[in-house]
Amino acid sequence: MTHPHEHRHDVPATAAPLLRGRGRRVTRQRTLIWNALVGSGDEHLSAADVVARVRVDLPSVSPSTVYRTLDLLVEEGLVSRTDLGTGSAVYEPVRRHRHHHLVCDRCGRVEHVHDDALAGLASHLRAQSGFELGTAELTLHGRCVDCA
Amino acid sequence: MTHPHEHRHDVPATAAPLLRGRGRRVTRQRTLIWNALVGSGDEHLSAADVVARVRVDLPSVSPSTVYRTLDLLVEEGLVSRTDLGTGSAVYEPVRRHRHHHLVCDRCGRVEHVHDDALAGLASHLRAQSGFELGTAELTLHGRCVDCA
DNA sequence: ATTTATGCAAACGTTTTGCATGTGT
DNA sequence: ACACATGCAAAACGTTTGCATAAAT
Repeated sequence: MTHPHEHRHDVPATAAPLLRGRGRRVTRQRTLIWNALVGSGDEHLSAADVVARVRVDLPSVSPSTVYRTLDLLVEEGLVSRTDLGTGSAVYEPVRRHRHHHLVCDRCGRVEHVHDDALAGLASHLRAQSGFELGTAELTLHGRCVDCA
Repeated sequence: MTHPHEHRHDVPATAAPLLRGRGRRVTRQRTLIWNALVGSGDEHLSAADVVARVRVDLPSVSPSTVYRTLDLLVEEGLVSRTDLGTGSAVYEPVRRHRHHHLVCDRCGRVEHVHDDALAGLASHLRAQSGFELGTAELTLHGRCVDCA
């Protein structure tokens, strides 16, 4: 599923324009945190991962800054926070194409699946109980091809 | 969805026979913890909730005992642990009919949906990427009828 | 008698917070 | 200059663990 050569045209190039002009300030920390997320390819970074990556360029960065910035980016809709059941939340830049996560409970591999896969389920729920499935990313557990 | 008068025939009456005979011991604590879960109707109890309920009868019970017992019951397949995104895991006795959770992000209401609702999704995933959807309970976020 | 379970207290990992200082605008 | 962001340290949170004691088999 992961294809390192593909263009990341799916992701905003920079968060600056989106942060600026809402009373938000563009700091070195925030830029580095955003870059860490965007530069992660398809990996899912925990807050600790982000701290580690940012510290390469800015060793003094504090975890609380990272947590606060991640919260901020999530609130602004630029980043998604997902609980993959690993004990710590993981973050990734929001993509144009909404997707969900398939976690292999045996090897830990995480695949993406397009949101369209849920269309049937969503209408089933709507029809059955009136429940309107939200936009939050889903985590589905099971076995990947290799482990099944 | 919740119907207080319905028989809870869906749930094992007692855990004792299932625990005994595996080197497991039936203690007052374990019985009370099991009763708390079964007596909760359709509510989802956190570990702290269970502690509170057990303490009515046995004030000296310790959280670690509750955590250990819940782990045990989960391992034995008698109880399910679910992360509803509330910060703490919730537990409920395993029912004959597997189900999943619909969490309303506005009012917090939790509905159940039968596992059959996922059949379509499961085969879609199997066909598309070979991913075999597991048996773990799912948590779907969205809006309930009243809040949609 | 033996082995497992309990309670307590302390430790854990992740995340949040208060507050004085620093920095973008 | 001002408001907002940062770093630090401490605390909060749910959960787990070590160990001596207690209880079930």
